[in-house]
Amino acid sequence: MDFLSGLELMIDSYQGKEQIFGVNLNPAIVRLSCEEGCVKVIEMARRLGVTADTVRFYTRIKILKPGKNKANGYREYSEKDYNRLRFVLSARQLGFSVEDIQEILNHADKKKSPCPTVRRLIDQRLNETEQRFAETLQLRERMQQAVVEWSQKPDKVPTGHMICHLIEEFAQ
Amino acid sequence: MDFLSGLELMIDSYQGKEQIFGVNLNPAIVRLSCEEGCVKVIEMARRLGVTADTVRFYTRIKILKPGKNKANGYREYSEKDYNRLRFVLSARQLGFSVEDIQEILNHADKKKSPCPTVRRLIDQRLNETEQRFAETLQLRERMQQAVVEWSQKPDKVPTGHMICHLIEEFAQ
DNA sequence: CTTACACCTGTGTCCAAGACACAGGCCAAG
DNA sequence: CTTGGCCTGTGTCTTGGACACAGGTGTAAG
Repeated sequence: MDFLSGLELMIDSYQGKEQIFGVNLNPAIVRLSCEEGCVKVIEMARRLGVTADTVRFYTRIKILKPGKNKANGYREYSEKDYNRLRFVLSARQLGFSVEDIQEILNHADKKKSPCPTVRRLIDQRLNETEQRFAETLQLRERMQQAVVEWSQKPDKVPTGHMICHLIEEFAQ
Repeated sequence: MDFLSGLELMIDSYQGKEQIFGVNLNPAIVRLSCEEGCVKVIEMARRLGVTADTVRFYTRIKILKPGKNKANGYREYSEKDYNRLRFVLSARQLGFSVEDIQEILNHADKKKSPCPTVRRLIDQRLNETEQRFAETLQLRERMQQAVVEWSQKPDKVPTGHMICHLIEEFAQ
């Protein structure tokens, strides 16, 4: 399981760290220091290659619901949080908005299939992406053309009715 | 001059309006009601095909500096404001940010050539646009591929370690 | 004259997805 | 004990306007 390999990785990095400082620590003891596979925000972030701020953000908007260490108030992320965050990141890669993801998770949390919602949402988002793509393509072409045209033109000082001739003569 | 043709247009529309209500108003009188070619926000917006909010926005951030009618506090946009706004809209079409445009206008207002700044800025913005273009292209391809793959797959109910198989099995 | 309505003002808030800041608490090493 | 790194919650910033709101103005109709 991915989370466990992440845990191993954490232990490895702890071991590596300890060896640097000349101490050998039993992995079982490391595991005990934070009972039953919990991790803190920075470790959670590292495991999935995002910043701690991203983990905090998803916690703030309640997509992640970590436990709380009564002693120090630190948040404890479980394997369930790990899976949720991994899911969130995959969904973001597919262009779903955070709100979409909340809707999808709401279905899943009620043990209902989120798939119809997912299919409906990706159609919408794909349309929007096609739109943005076309706009970005056009903008890019306009800009490229401007750079080319301007390379032939001199600089000019503004006049009463002309602020920058490059921009204003680039009529389209 | 474009502004004057806009003014004519305004007078025409006033005339049209008056005719609808069965009154004929002398254009000279209309012109006098708002001395020396000034216009109010909604008319300014209409002339350049944007919303009044857009004109108010550029006024708020001091790109436009209309005069003020002492009697009623209404803002009076001059031909200079019209030219500035037209310039701003052209520059926005070329991908310049509002901040870029402020920098460009600052140069022009000091009678210095804004062209070197314009050339420098468009290089930056074009790079960013190429970047965004590539990202949007990739996202679009991912999404299209997902839609195709998912059309062959059934809906499923979430399990303990799977929230939505469509998304989670779409590994990349 | 009043009423209705369209327009105007300045100011504040909202959008997305985090990034960054800040004040204050926790914890381990030297 | 101090230092430094990590943690907490909360607030603010980013873009380019869009929208809201409270209150003032202008004008045609009743």
